[in-house]
Order: sequence, then C-alpha cells, then structure tokens
Amino acid sequence: MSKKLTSRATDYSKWYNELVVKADLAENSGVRGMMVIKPYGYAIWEKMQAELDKMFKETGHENAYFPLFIPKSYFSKEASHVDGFAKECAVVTHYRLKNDADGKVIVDPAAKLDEELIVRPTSETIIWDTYKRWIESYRDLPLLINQWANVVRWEMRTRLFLRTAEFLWQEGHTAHATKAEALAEAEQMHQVYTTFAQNFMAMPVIKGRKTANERFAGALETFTIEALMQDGKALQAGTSHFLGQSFSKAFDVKFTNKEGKQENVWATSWGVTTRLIGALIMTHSDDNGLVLPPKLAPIQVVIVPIFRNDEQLDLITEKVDPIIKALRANGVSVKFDHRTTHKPGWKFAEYELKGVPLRIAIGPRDIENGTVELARRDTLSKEIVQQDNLVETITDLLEEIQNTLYNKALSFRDTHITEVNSFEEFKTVLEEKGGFIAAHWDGTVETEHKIKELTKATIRCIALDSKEEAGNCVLTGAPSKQRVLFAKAY
RNA sequence: CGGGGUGUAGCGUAGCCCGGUCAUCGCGCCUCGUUUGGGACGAGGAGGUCGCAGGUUCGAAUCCUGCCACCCCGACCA
Repeated sequence: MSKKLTSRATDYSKWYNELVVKADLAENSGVRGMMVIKPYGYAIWEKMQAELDKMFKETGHENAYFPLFIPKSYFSKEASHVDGFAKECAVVTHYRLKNDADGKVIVDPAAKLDEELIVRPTSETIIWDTYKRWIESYRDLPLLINQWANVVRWEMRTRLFLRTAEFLWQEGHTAHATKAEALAEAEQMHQVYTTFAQNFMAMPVIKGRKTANERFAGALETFTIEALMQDGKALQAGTSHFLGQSFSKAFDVKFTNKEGKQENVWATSWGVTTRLIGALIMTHSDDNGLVLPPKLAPIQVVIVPIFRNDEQLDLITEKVDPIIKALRANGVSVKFDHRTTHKPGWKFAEYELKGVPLRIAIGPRDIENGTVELARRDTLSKEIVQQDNLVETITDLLEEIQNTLYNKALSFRDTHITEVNSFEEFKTVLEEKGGFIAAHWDGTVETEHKIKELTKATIRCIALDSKEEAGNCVLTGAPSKQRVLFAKAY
C-alpha cells in the first residue's frame, strides 16, 4: 500500500484496490465480480453498521437471522418477485462431492437435492414464510425486524462495491395491521436513510419515489435516496418499499383483528448495502486518495512522531500519551504510528491515502515550543497549534471537517441539478454537464423507455419536495404536472 | 450472451508486426551502511511453467489452432 497515485478523483478503482481485492479463485470457477474487503474497508462498513443499527433500534426494530438457502418453490409464490430475481440466482443442486476413478473431485450425482435451493438474492420469501407462523393476532403486530446478512445476485456485469455478485447489507422486513401504518413505516425508514447519509456520510441525497417501472419487484411504492457522484452520475443509495399485501397474500399471513375477523397484514422492506462504501468514496475522494467524514473514519486522528533516535521517541511518547488518553476520553479514535520501519513522509502520504481526517505531527521542534503540527485531510492545510487545549481544538475541527465535506458535496450536487425544457437541451446537458436533469415527463412507461434508449438516462426519482408545475413532456410534449429527475446512473 | 481488448516475478510493464545472448524496466521484498519535519540514497541480493494445451520450426514470449481467465462497452441490476 505505497503506490503513488496520480489518477483523477473520478478514477475510483485506484482507491478500491486499497480497500478490497478481487477474489482470486480457482481457474474455471466462473465466479466473477466477488470481492474481498480488506480490514480497513471493513472497518468503515462496521462504523456504518453501528450507526445504522443504533438508528434501527431507536425506531423500535430488532435484529434476527434467517437462512442463506431458500427452497426454489418459495420463489414461485409471488409472481412479480420471481420475475425480478429469476435471472440472477445462484442455485444449489447437490450437497456432496466425491473422488472419481482418476482421483479427481467431482459432484456426487447420488447427492442431488429433490428441490433445489436458491442462495438468497433477498429474503422476502423465506421471511414471510416464517412470519406466517409468527403472526396470529393484532397483538403480534407490528413485527419490526432487521437482518444483517450477505446476499448473492448473479449479475451479468459487476462493478466493485456498486454491483458485486455477493454483497453485505441489512434488510428490514416489517408487518403491520393497517395500510397507513405500513406506509408510515416505509416513510420513516426512508427518513432514517436520509439522515444517515447526510449526517454520517456527509452525503446529500434527494428523497423521492421511484416510478412504477423502477420499483422493487413486488412493491406498490418504492422510496429512494439518490446521491450524485463526482463524475456526474447518480447512485441509488438506499430504498424503502411499501409492499402492500402482496407478500402477505402470497404467503398467507393473516391476523385476527379486534373484531375477531381475519385480515392480511401490510408489509414493508428496506435495505442499504456495501454500495454505501462506494458512495462514500465517490462522493469525497480527491487525487490524494480517500477523504472520510470524521463520523465514519475508523481512525479520526493519526499521530506521527518525528524522531532520530530512541531518546527523542521516548520524549515524544511522554508528551503524546496524555494527549491520546484525553482524546480517547472524548470519544476520538486515535492511532499513534511510532513505527521505525517507515519514515514520516511515507506515513503522511499513507494516511492521506486512507482518508484519515486529522494528522498530528510532533517532533523535537514541537517539544521545545509546546506545539504540534495539525493537518486537515479535507483541505490539505497545515498549521502549528499549541498543545494546550488540543483536545478541544481537535473535537471542534472534526466537526468542522464533517460539515465542510457535507457542504462541499451539497454545493456540487445543487449546481448539478439542471432544469431543461426541450429534448435538445436534455441531451446537451446530459452529455456536457451530467448530474440530475429536472424535466417534465408524461408519466408513461413508453416515454421512460424511449428516453433511456436515446440517452441512457433513467428517471432516478420523483422528488418528494418537487412542486406542482404545469408543463409539457420533454420528449412527447404531452401535458405534465411536475418535473422528475433524470440522470445517468450506476 | 453480442462487440472490443488484455494475459510476461507480489504489483505495474517492455519485447510480439520483423522468430535466434530478450526474458526488459519501475515499484515492492531481503541484507549492509548512511538517512528520518512530505512517499530517502548507495551497494549487494532473492524472485519467472512468458495464461493453458497442441502445432510449425534446427530454434517460439514472439507464428498457427483450440481452450481458459480477466477487463471495457451493451442487455440486467442495490
């Protein structure tokens, strides 16, 4: 991890390689697009998990775990659902290997499963099969459950972090007595994701609804948060679905209401994935590497001592120890990198690459003057500050960096939402500027498809805060009541 | 699955068109010394079935055939 990076901020593969390696599997495996997440990248995911999990618990949810394998027959119970996932499923057909006559390992044909098992691409089916047995009365509702898990979707084409064959995620699956309550739940989780993206990832997002065409397979309404990457492409960062009664009907999940009558429950599901790591990278990175918002940085402050011999290091360590203790007491994660195997300049570059928000350098000069050198990752600026009040200086700065990153991303995003009123303008803005395009749309799937075909842009969402405004569809000229947001997306 | 491209040391690569001291260079790794406030320098060293299998040839990383893997662009998608 010491290669000098000279690529543009939008050449994300460079930083991915610092965080992950692609799986190096056996020849002929046919397994592609898998990723190994290295410890530093996984630490970022763990921070995300911790913060999200806290928010889920605060909104009344509990964690549970359901099986990795789902019997094939479960998928056929909800028609639109199987349509959505059938083309990208990994299927288990056997449960044993053996050696053949030549000593080669083969699949034992005698160990064929009667019913194939599907490696979950999402867990709706197996969870609703379980809920059927858990829900009897209105007293069992609402059922508010989340699962942290891995899922597999055999995509034809993969992209590191954004679309890998296996990815980590959380999936919430809830059951409610009324339609209104389920809808409120879907909206609530939409807000949780929005808050997480903005407050923790320092990533502004647009809250919106998906068009019928872009909805989750089986959903009546899909709420989305859409983010904008530095290269002008949009990224769907999280979705929350109002599933109506489609799954409760497909899996026959009924409860007895207060009047003693049987009713189907109302459902939601919602999820975010390791794609968020990609989103984080693509929102804030610069040519020196990652830039992490302090609230998700595994290391918030790194201390690099500058010394020529053991005596100097001892002296520095003596000064630094109470600083580290004080910082940790204030909830700041600190790393003191006193390795002798690397020089200070090497360490500076290394922690910049890793996106550590603040760096303290301390050497003989500082010992003499009672100072340290404090460097910010977001602005790459350095200043000499007094050791007194250092903890306060740092906690303030971390907050400022968090805000600076958000505001920078927000102003980039806001200057990349363009209103257009003709198809010519639509194409020009899309090609030359990128970002979101706010345009009128006649509300038909046909137009949606046609625009995608002509420009590769899709409707990212109908923003919740978009105001009613009479206009004409940018493609067909048919009347429209509001603008929707188009973009090229990952 | 269609269209394009690539496979040479841990990583990145030169060489391929025009077969023959061509297995090149950089990074990384190991040893010793000098260094240490922005990715140090010198000297020495280790590391290769040139993707795999055939074929042509006195001779193949180089030419031919087949296969495999990976990357990019499409269809699909968080």
